[in-house]
This record gives sequence, C-alpha cells and structure tokens, in this order.
Amino acid sequence: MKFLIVEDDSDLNDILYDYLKDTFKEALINQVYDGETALELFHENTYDLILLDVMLPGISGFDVCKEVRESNNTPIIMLSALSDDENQIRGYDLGIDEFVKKPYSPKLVIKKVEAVLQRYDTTDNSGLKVYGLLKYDLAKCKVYRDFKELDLNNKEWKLFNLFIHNKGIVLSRDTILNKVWGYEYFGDERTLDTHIKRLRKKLGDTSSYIKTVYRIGYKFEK
Amino acid sequence: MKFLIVEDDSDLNDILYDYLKDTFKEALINQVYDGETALELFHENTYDLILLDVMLPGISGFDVCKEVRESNNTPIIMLSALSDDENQIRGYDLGIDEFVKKPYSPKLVIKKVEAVLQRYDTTDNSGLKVYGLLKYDLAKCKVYRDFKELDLNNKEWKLFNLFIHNKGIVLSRDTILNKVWGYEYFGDERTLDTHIKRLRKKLGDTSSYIKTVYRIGYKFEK
DNA sequence: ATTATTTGTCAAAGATTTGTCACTTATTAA
DNA sequence: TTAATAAGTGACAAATCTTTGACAAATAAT
Repeated sequence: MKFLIVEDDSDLNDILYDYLKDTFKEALINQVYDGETALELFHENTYDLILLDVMLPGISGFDVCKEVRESNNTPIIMLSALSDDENQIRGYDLGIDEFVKKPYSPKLVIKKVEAVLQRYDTTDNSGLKVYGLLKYDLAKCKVYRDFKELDLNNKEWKLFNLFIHNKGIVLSRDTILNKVWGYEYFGDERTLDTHIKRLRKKLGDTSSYIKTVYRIGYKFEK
Repeated sequence: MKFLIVEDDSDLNDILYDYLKDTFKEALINQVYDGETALELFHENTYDLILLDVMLPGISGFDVCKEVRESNNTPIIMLSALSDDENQIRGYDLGIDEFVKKPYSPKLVIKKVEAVLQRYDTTDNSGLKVYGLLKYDLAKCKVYRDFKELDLNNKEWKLFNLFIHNKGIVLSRDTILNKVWGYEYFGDERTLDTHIKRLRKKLGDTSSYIKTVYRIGYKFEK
C-alpha cells in the first residue's frame, strides 16, 4: 500500500502520517508539502491513494487533482480548508473521491481512506500488470497487446483506466459519463458509445473484454 | 426516499419537484417556501436530502443550514444566485454537500442529488453471498449457479434482486409489479408470468426457488 | 495559419429486451 | 368432478437500446 500526503501544514501532515501508518502497518507513505513536488512524485510512482490539501503554496490542490486525472484515476481524498474558493469547492466535478473539511478528525479521514480503498481494487498499482491478453502500467499510462503498445488518447485511456479499476463490475452509463466526462456533461447520448467503439477498435482481439450490459452500461471482463 | 425542497420561487420549486419525482419515483417530497416552515418540517421529519435556496424571505438558507447542522448531518444541496462566491464559501463552511448556482439546469441538480446520496449510501452490498445453490453479489449484479454466471437482463435482475431481499416472504403480484415496473404500470396481466418464466429458465436447477403462491403472487425460497 | 488529431454529433442499421396474446395447463372451491 | 379462475408457455410484435460510419467541430501540433 502506497500513499501520498500533500499538506503544507507539517503538523497536520505528520498527524495524517501517524494515523495512516497505524492503520496500514506496512504502508509506504510519502509526505510532501507543495503541489509541484506532489506531481513530481506522482509521475514517478504509483500510489494507491492521495490525500490532497486544497490550499497549497504554489499550484493548488485543484490543479494537482486536474493533472492527476489527466493521467489516471488514483483515488484522491481532498482536504479542504475553511476559506476555499469556488474552484476548489468543485473538486467533485474533477473526479475526487471524497471530501473532508478541515478541521477534521484524523479518524474520519482514515475511515474515508478505508472506504475509498475498498471501492477500488486494492492491489498494488505499481509496475506492469497482466489482465488476460493485455498488459498495462497504470503509472505510465500504457497498455500493451502482443508486446505492442496501444496508442490510446486521453478519453480512451480514461475509459480503460476506469474499466481496469472496476474489472468484472457493471458500470452504468451514468457512472461512466460522470467519471470520465464529469457532472457537467450533457452531451449526446451516443457519445459514450462512440468512444467505446474506438477503444474496442484499438483493443483489437481483446475488444470483447468490454462487454455491453444492455440497458445499463458496460462491464470489463475477460 | 424523502426530500425537502426549500425555495421561495414557486415555479422553480415545482420544477425541482417534478424532476425529483421523475428520478425517484417513490420519493416523498415536501415543498416549502420559507426557512421557518422548512425548520418546522425538518424537526418533525427525517429527510434523506434537503434542497435549500440561499435567498429566502425571513431567515436565510444559511440560518436554516446552521440549525439543521446542529441536529444532524442530513445532506444539503444549496442553490445560490449567480456569482455569489462569497456565499458559496460560507455554505461549505456550514457543512453543505454541494452548491449549485442559479440559473441551474435541473438535470445538474438531479445529478448532484444522486452523487450526494451515493456518497452517503453506506449499505454494504459487496461480497459474495450464498443462498442454497446460488451465489450472488448485489454490488456486482451477478448471480452464479454451479460456478457459472447467469446472464440476467435488466428486468430479470430486478426481479431476482427483489426476491433475494425478500427471501421466504410472499410477494403479491401487485407488489412485484410496483417494485419492478413502477406504479404506473397497467400492462398485460400475463407480463409478470412471462418474466417469471424467463427468470426460472435461467435459474435452471434452482428454478424451483421461485414458488408460485396461488391467487397471490410468488415467494422465493429454497 | 495550416494541418493533424481528437472529440462530439447524428441518423440509419442491427440487436436485444420487453410486452402482448391466444392458448394450454394447473388449482381450488363448491 | 367440475366449473371458474389463475398461472404458464411459445411465438410474435413492438419498443428500446447499441453499434457504426460519416462527418463536423474543437483542440493540439507544426
């Protein structure tokens, strides 16, 4: 289990560290104090979860979140201070998983961490993994089939990432739209289908892994 | 599901009502037009969620929010007038769950309602359960018999789901129709039978779990 | 500024599910 | 035992949903 704590208040940072360490005995925990360092580490590592303060020196937690989401769906729990501005407030639109308002009880944070991890595939996310005929590296945002890299664009990667984190689980069209496109999307009903079509095409032989669940959505499964 | 709409503009209030009613068919919805009445109702009822306008005659939405928070954590979605960032910040400090700026699309409001409810939903449906020769996972919408997954379609799953939640209990035809088809269903008498037939077929050896209760309905039992 | 790539829209075609119906079979009260 | 009512069934039709290609719009790259 690997966590990243992004919190400029070093006392708070330490408190979170202690609680996490206590709950996940063997966890690896990185502590950083600003957004730039957070992103650096994020791109070099694969975390199971990120605890992210909104108010940071330099780039904001909001921006960190945005950049993380460009890459993948690493679970993010946002810690919001009392006087946040509008953008930060709308973290949910960016695909964060939980919001905890300061001043928070560390216990509550831990509870949310556990809840979020339970929702996700909790196995270690780092390195190359195999699923059926596919290989993928979540940290590097790469997918391979027959030793060839599939060149996925942003939307396709987001879709794939969502699927891989929810193997065997039926995802409703709404869920997919919300996770990949965000709450504010009210576009054409058929857009999702089109993107599924494109991802399937790139998946080639393995396109059948994306199963249509009639009237509900899709499911990713061998 | 029980909602409270607090909005002094009666047109807007009605629009919200309609959309909620449409999305949560069986919801109970109270409509009020000022803060005082809202609080009265709040203290007499338990709501799943409150839609709260900021600008109200008499006491403001904020005051309502404050008083609600002194009692409990009922989810609150606030509706604020345009470009009212200050208020948003205040709202989040008071522990509201989402903010929607006017003029808002009712669809967005509904999406936020769904998201908030999902966030609060603590029912644990995960994990494989066993019933007789069947295994099922409510979260994943899956049923297995002899290690093989039964490929149920939407209606069949709804039926199965209803049965599994009412093991050993006789469900009248009316109840089933209402729960699976919704209150407004006035279709053919034989439709339910047909669907039971189809579900039984897929259940194979375990089809006898669905027992006919003559003149009344069905019962799901080993 | 031009070109390439990605993303979104749409309508027609293809699939699946769901509803209907006529008819058969089962149940039960008298 | 039978008449009356209820439930089951297969075949078909209707409704609904998904796929797909072609194209347009938006965005990124050169």
